Amino acid sequence: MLTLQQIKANPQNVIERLAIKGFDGKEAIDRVIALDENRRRNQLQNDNMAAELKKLAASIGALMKEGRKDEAEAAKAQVASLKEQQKAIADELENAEQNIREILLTVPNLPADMVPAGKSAADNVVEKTGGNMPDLPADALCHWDLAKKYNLIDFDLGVKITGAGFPVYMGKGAKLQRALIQFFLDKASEAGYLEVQPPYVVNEASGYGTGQLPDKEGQMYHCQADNLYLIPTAEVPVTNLYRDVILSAEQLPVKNCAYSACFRREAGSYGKDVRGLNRLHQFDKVEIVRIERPENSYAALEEMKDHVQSLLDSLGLPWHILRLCGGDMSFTSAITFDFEVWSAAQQRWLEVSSVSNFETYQANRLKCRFRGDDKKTHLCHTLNGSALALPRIMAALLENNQTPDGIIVPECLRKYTGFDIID
RNA sequence: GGAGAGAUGGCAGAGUGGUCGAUUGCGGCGGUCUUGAAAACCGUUGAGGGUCACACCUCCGGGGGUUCGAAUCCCUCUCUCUCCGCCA
Repeated sequence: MLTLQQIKANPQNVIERLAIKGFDGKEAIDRVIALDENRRRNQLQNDNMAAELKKLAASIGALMKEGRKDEAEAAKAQVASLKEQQKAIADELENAEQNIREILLTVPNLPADMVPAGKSAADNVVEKTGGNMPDLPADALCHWDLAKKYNLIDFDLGVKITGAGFPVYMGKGAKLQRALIQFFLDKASEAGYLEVQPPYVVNEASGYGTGQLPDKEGQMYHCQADNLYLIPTAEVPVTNLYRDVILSAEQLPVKNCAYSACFRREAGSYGKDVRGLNRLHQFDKVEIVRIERPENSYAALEEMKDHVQSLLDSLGLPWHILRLCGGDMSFTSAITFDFEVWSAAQQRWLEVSSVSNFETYQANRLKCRFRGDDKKTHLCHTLNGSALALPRIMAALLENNQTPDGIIVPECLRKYTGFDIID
C-alpha cells in the first residue's frame, strides 16, 4: 500500500496519478489525511496520559513500600479516573489507525511517470517486436486439435477428474512441459537467480503481503477448513519470504526464481479466450522475483525484460512487448510490461509474461526493508516477472512449429525432451 | 491423533508482580594498542510512533483479562520441540 509519507508529501499529485489508473482517489486521500491529523493529535494526548499513569503507578509502589497506605489509596483513586480518560483516547487512536489502514488497502499503487494513460488493453503501447512470423498453410491446426492428434493433452479427462481448465498432459506433451520448466529454471540460474521451491498454499498474511488480498479475494482458491489459499503465482510465496525482514546492504539485490503450479479461479472468464490452453485454472510457471534498492529497481526491470526476451528468442517464437497503460495495469503495479507471442493458427497474440516493478507498494505491506548507508531502515523495491508461463508457450510452439511430418521441437529444448519431433 | 514442554533483542540465554526495553555471553560497529593483523581492553549496538531536534509513548509469539503496576499471574489462539501412535 501507499505510504503516508507519499500521500502527505503531495496529495494533489497522488490524486492525479491515481486518475491515470482510472481510480478516483480524491475522497480516500482527503480522508486519510484528515484521519492522520486526528491520529497524531490523539497519539500525543495518549502518550502524555500514559506517561502520567506510569509515574503514578511507580509512586504508588514507593508509597506502599514505605507503608504510607492512605497516600497510596488516594493515588489509586486518581489513577482510576485518569485511566478512564485514557481509554477513550486510546480507542479513538486505534480507530483512526485502523481506518487509515482499511482505506489504504483499497487504494492502488501509483503508476510510474512513463506509464501511458488509457482505459483498457486497447490503449497499451507496443514497445518492441522480435522473432519471425511463421508462414503456415491454410489448413494449419489450432493447438487443441494438434494436442488431440498427437495425444499430447487430454482436456476431457481433466474435466472428468476435476473440471474445465485442468488439462491432463500425456506422453510427449508431459515431457515437453517438463522440458520447458527445466529450460526456464536453468536459464534463470544462469542469470544469477537463486532457485527456490516454495509451498503452493499460503496463509492469509501472505495474501495481504503481496496484495492479492483483499483486492482479488475471489480469484484465489481458498481452503476454508485451514484458511489457506492456493497460490495464483509463485510471486506470492517467494516475495513473502521477505515479509517482516530487514535486509542488510550486502544482501541486496535479492534475485530468486521459482517454478510452481499456479491456481486461478478466473471467475468471470468465458468465450473463445478460454479455448484449449489459452486460459486455465491450473498452469505451470517459472517466476523471477527481485528485491532491490530503490535507485536500482528500474535498471533491474530492464534486465528482467532482456531475460524474458532472450527466452522467447531461444524458443524461436515471434513476440512483442507491450507497455501497459494505466487502466490495464494491476492494482499493485507501478509499471508493467507484458510479453505476447504470436499463436499462428489461432492468429492471435497470447500473453506469456508480465514483468512489473511495484516500487515500495508491496514492500510497505510486507514491511520489507533494508538498512541504508545512513544506518536507517528504508523500504525496498520489489519486482517480479514470468519467465515464463507455460501453457501459451506450449500453444504457440505447437501451432507455429507444425509441419506435415510433425511438430518440430526447438533446438534449446531437445536436451531436455530427448526427442526433436512430435509425430 | 494422544501426552508433555516451550515461544524474550542478529544468535545463545537470564529474568516468575514495582526504575526491565529488559542481566550476561557471542556476533556486529567504533576506538586504544600494533608496521599490519590477532589477542586484550574501552565504548557502542532492536523495531515502530512522535518531535525541527529532544522529551515522551508502544512492542518480551498474536489477541483478551486480572492489577495502582505484567516479560512475569489467568484465558484463548498460533507456532516450535520431545515422547507415543499412524504414515509418503
